[in-house]
Amino acid sequence: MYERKIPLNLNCGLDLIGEVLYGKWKIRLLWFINEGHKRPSELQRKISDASRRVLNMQLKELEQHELITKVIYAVVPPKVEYSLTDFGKTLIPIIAALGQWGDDNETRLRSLILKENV
Amino acid sequence: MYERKIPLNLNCGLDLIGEVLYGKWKIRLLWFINEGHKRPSELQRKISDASRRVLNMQLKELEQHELITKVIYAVVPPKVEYSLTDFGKTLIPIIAALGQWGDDNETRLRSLILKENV
DNA sequence: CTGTATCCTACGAGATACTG
DNA sequence: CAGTATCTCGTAGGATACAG
Repeated sequence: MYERKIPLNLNCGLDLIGEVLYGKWKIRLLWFINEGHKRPSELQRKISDASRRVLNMQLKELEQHELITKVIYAVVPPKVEYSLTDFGKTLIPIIAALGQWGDDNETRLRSLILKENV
Repeated sequence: MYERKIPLNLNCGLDLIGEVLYGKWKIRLLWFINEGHKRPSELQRKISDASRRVLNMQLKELEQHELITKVIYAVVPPKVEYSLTDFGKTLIPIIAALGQWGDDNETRLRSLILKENV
């Protein structure tokens, strides 16, 4: 993907998961795929701030990390679908917990974050 | 902190928590502080790859987000201690889950990650 | 509907050196 | 021991345009 010039150190589980989830949209991609939005165009619509290029890049990384699989249908027009692997599914509860925490503290977080961006 | 030129959008809980945890060392900082390593020099030793400057920046953000508090003791030599707020403590179970997942899949992750950095 | 190639910029983060 | 200032750079990710 990229040639790292900064060495990566993988001491603990936190480092490892950090490596796999690193990327602005990865968590959301996993989440939406889990919800059943499997096609690139759907994902793009859901995450409209990201460009197709970046989405594809991060999807490819998720694939390499064996969290999702990609199926290409030989039809016209082209059709592609992503799915979570069993391995990827084990991440869903954790992502759910993250989202839950954010939802639970929405008001507080919103004001804290906005306060800092004056 | 910085003047954002890229707009931030906070649609869901996932966005919100992402904003708060964004920063290369934040999760680890929270983790180590929770473990009882409260002083800057200790944290620096634990996270020896990060420079003091970056550590301080991220600690300050965590403070602004009310996840930690900072106590400065008026002694010589200077002494500073960070602690989790009650709010910050609510994140610990989630961070623990993240680390656990990483530990559980250590071998697999390690090979996946290394494979990609050839 | 897909994907990739090119170009470009914001910004997170490192290094160093200095003050209290 | 603690903190901040300055300078610098790598790179993730945005924009656009084209190709299967």
